[in-house]
Amino acid sequence: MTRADDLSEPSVASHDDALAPAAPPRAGTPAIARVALDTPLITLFDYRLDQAASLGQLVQVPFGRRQVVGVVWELTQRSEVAPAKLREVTSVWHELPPLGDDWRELMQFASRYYQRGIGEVALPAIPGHLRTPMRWPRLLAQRGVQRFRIADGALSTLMENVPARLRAQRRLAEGLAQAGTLDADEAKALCAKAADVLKQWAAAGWVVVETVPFHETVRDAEDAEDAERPDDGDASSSTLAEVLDDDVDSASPPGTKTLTVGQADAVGAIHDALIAAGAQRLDKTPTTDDAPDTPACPPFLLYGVTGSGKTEVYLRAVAEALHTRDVRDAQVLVLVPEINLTPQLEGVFRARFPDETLVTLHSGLAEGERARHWLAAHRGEARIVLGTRLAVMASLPHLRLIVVDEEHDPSYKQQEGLRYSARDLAIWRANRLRIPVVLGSATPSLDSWNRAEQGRYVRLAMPERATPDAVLPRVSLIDMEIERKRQRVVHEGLSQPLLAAIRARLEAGEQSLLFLNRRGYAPVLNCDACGWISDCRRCSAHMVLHKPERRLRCHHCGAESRIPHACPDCGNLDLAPLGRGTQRIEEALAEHFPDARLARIDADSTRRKGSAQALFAQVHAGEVDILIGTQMVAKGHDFRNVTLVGVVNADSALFSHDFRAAERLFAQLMQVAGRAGRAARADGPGDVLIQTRYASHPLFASLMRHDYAGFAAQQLEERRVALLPPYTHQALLRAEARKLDDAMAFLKQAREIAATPALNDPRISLWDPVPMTMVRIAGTDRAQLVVESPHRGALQRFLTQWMSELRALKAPVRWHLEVDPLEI
DNA sequence: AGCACGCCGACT
DNA sequence: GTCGGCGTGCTC
Repeated sequence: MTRADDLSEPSVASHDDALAPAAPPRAGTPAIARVALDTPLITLFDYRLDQAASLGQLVQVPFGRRQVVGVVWELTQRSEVAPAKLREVTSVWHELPPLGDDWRELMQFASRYYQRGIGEVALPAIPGHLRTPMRWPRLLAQRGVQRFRIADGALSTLMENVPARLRAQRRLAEGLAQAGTLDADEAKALCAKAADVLKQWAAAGWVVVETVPFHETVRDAEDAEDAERPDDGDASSSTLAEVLDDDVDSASPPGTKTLTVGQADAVGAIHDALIAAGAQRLDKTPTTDDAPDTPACPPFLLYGVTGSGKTEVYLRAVAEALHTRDVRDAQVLVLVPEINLTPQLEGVFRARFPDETLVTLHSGLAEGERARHWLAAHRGEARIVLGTRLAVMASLPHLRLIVVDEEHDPSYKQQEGLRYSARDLAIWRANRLRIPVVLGSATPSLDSWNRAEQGRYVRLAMPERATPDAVLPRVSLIDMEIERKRQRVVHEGLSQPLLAAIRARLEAGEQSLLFLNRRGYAPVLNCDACGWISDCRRCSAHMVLHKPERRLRCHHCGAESRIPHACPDCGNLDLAPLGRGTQRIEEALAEHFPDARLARIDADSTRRKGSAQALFAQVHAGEVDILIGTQMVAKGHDFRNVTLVGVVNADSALFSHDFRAAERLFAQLMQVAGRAGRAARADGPGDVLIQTRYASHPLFASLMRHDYAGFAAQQLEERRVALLPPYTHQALLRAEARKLDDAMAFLKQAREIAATPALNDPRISLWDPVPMTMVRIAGTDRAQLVVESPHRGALQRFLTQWMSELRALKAPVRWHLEVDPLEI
C-alpha cells in the first residue's frame, strides 16, 4: 500500500512540500494575501491586504455573499486575478499566534497526497469556534476552563429571582448551588440556554465567572472523580491496573517498577532516538533551514502481545520526551483508535504525569471544549495531547514524540470527507520533524509488519508478558461440522461444548464473554411461504430485526419500520427471523441460564451517552455473569474476571472478497482472546472457544499458536503472489448517482481519459469499473474503479493529472477519490 | 460546498 | 397575483 511516509523521503517530498518562502510585503506596495478557504475548489484565493500579517494567520475575508475565515497561505505582491476582482481582507486575528510552518507543511502534504484542495484539508482541522470571528475576542481570554459559581452571599437572591416555572433555569441554579461550580458544558447539560442565562446572572452580580488554568483543572478532575466514589477507596489504582496491560504492581511508585527485558530494550531504543533527534536539532544551524540532510529517525514498531506492557513503554517514552533538552516545553501526541478508549488512557497518563497539562482531542468533545483544548495545544500550554485520529491534525509547535496505539486499527482511517489515515500522517509528521514515532500493536497491520521486515521500521518486540502469573489463554475450536454430524443439539447457534463451558464459569463464579460481530436480533426477516425478505427500500441491504424496540432497522441508511405481523406480499403469518445477532444470543442465553446475570454491549445498548461506561462498570464490579458483545468489547477493556471468551461465529469473514478480511479477523480475534488472558484461573489459563464450520482454515491454526508472525508471513506471501498491497499501491475512484448507469458511465469516461497519450503510463493499471458490493445506499447507486501501481510516485503523478481532467467533466454524479483505501 | 439568480406550477 | 421547485453558475 502506498503510505504517506513513503513520500516524505527526502528525494521525493522535501522540495514539493517546502512552503513558498515568506515574501513580506515591501512598504508602499499593495500586498496580496493568498488565503486557504474551506471550499472544494482547489485554488487559493487572493485578497488585498492593507495591514501586517504573516503566514499561517487566521483572517476573515469576504467570499461571495458571506464572510468566511481562512488561513494566510502565501504573501505576494502580484496576483493573477484581475485587480477589479480582488477584495480586501476584512480582518486579521493578530492575537492568535500564526499556525507554524510544520503544521502548514503537514496540511500541504495531506492536500497533495489525498488530492484535495489545501483549504479543504486545513480548515476542517481547525475547531469551529476558531473559525467564527464573533468568538475571537473571547477565545484567547479564557486560558483554561471557564467555571461558574454563585457569588458569595447571592444564593438566596438568585433563588428568589428564578421562578419555579422556568424549569431549565431553576435546574441550572440548583445545579450551581449543589455542585459549587459548573463549567460551560455542564451548565449547558442542565439548561440549553445556559450561556445567555449565566451572562445575565453574571451581569446582575449573582454569578461569578472564573477561568481555571488547565493545569489546575487536572487536579480538579481527579478530586471530583474520587469524591464521586467515596465507597471505593481503591478506585483510582484499580482503574490504573485494569488499563495498563500488565500493571498489576501499581502499588510501587511510578517509574521505579522493574521492566521486562523487552520493555527495557524498547524504552532504551526510544530514549536513544529522542537523544539523537534532540542533538540534531541543537546542532542545526539556522541558515540551512530546509535541507533535511540529517538522517531520518525511522518509525518504531512496538510489537507486543497483550499483557506485554506496551502502555508502560509509552509512559516511559513520554516521560523522556517531555524532558527533551533542546526545548523547554516539549509536547507529545498520543493517538488512540476510539473515544471509548480515551477516558482510560487519560486516567493512566494523568496519574503518571500529575504535574503536566494534558488535553484530549476527539469528536465527542463539545465545541467550546474542543476549541480550548486545541488552543492549549497550539499555544504550547498542553504538554500531552491525547486523542483520536483528528488529533493528528492539531497544531503542536513543540512536538517531540508521537505514539500511535493499536496502529493496525481501521478507525485511524477517516471514512468520509478527506479520507486520511491518521497513522500515516503521524508517520509523515514525525519523519518531517525528525522525531520518533512509536507504533504499538499486538497484531500490526501487514503494511507496517512488511516495513519492519524490510528494515524500514525498527521492530521492538516484546515477546514476554510483563506479569509473571498471567499466561496466554488456551485457544480451541469447536468444529460445528462435527457437532452437526454427531447430531448434537445446537441451541440457537450455541453448541453444547460452549454452553457447558459457560455453565462451568457460572458455577465457579467467573465471567464469560461471548463475541458476535452482528448487532440486532436477526439480520433478516423471512416469509416461509413466498420467500419475501425484509429488504430495505433505499439500500441493497436487508432490514435487521431489532426485537427490544420491535422494529426493523436498516444499518446502512437508518430507515426504520414496524415489524409486520404478516407477510406484506402473501399475508402469511409465519415470518421467521433468519440468522442471529447479539440480541438473539442474549435471549437464548437468558432462556438457557435463567439465573445468570446478562449484559449486552453493542451500538444499540450503548446509544445513550455514558451508557457504555456504565455497562463496562457493571462488568468490572462483578454484577454480570455473561457479557455478550460486538467488537466494542474487544478493544481496550481488561475484564479481570473473564476466564472464558466464546466466539459465536466468525466464518463469514473467512471467505470474504475483501483481501484484508483475514487480517482484520485475526487482529479482532487476537484482541478479543486477550480479554480472557489476564485473569488466569486457579487451575490454568483462560479459555477461548471459537465455533466454526471451517476448523481446518490456516488462520485458526496460527491463532491457536498465538502465532501472529506466522500468520503475517503467510498472508504477505499471498499478497505478494497476487500483487496486492503492500506490494502495490491503490486508489479508488467512486461515483454515486441516482441511476447506476450514470455512475458507471462517468467511471468509463474516467478510464478513457486515463488511456489518453498525455496520461498513459505503463506502470499504472486500471481495473474495470464495477458496481459496489453494496450498490445502493439511501437511494443512491454507487460504483467504483480501482487504480493501482507498484510505483507510488508514478501513481501520485498520474492521480494529480487525472484529477484535474476529471474536475473539468460535467456529469450528473458525485464522485471522489480515495487514496490507500482500506476496503475495496 | 454554499448561495445566489432564474424561470415555471398550486396557493392566499 | 405570490411562495417555492431545483437547474446552472460563481466565489479572489
